[in-house]
Amino acid sequence: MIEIPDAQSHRAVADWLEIHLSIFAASISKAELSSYLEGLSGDESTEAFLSSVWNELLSRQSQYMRPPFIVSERRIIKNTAVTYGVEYLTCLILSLYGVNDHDISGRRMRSAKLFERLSGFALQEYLGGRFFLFGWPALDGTEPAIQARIQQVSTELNERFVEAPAATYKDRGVDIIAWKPFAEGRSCQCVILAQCAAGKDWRNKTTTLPMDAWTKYIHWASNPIKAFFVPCVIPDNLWLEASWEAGILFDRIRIMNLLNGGIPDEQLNQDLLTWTTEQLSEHEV
DNA sequence: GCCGTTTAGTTTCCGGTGGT
DNA sequence: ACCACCGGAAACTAAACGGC
Repeated sequence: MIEIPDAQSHRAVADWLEIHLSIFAASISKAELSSYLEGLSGDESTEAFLSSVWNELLSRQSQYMRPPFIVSERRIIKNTAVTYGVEYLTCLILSLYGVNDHDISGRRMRSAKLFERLSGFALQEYLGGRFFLFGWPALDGTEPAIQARIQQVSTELNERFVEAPAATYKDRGVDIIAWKPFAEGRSCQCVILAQCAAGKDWRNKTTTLPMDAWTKYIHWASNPIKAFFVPCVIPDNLWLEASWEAGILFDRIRIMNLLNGGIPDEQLNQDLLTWTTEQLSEHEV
């Protein structure tokens, strides 16, 4: 069993059920959920609340290309025909508990950085192109200075570097730069500047990518478009406004639908496995 | 009054900066 | 060359605000 941080929120309970079914149980009934929630809060949960949880999961089931669970009238059942990789659990834990960094065997595991790395592969899958992890702190083996990184990107993309922001800037809101190159390698191509928000405050970050500034650093032959990655499922009532602010949205539904075949990076899979194991033991009750 | 959104304040991390 | 300090970035929290 794993703890529920916010038993009043139907989305949090829906996230919890996704984790519960992917690790701890083959199925759970509405009555079992109800008595478990009652044990936490003392109050009996209303039928209205339980059915809002059910509706949320029904909606998610219809949007996952390969739904990891099946919702019926009184019971939710794990879909044993579907096994997702560790990236699924990573998104769920980030969505439910937020970001929580700590050291694992002497190595700092940054949750936001792990999410950024897995988002890179989802974006690559979407675009059918390549990606560059631009976010701060720079990956090991990457130049930390922002000017060097921007120059590196413009060289790889064959776009024209003009000037860099002041050296105090870290990533100017951009965590991933993805592009779809042409075979002959000239400039003028589809480029996406993406931002990742792994934490619960993602709503505050949809407007923080200064696209105008980015068109001054690099004179793109064709201007880039924006994208935004979150580990949660973005609710319908926020979808359009968030899109208008942040560009193409990638929430857990889309990330999982894109990473159908898993992540083609052994080191990242290993890091995610280490991180999720640690997180689960921390939240187990 | 309740609920969700917005804003400001705080914490932590980690390079760059500039003084010794 | 070293080191204290500065400031961007990510995240969380609490307080303020406004609609139902």
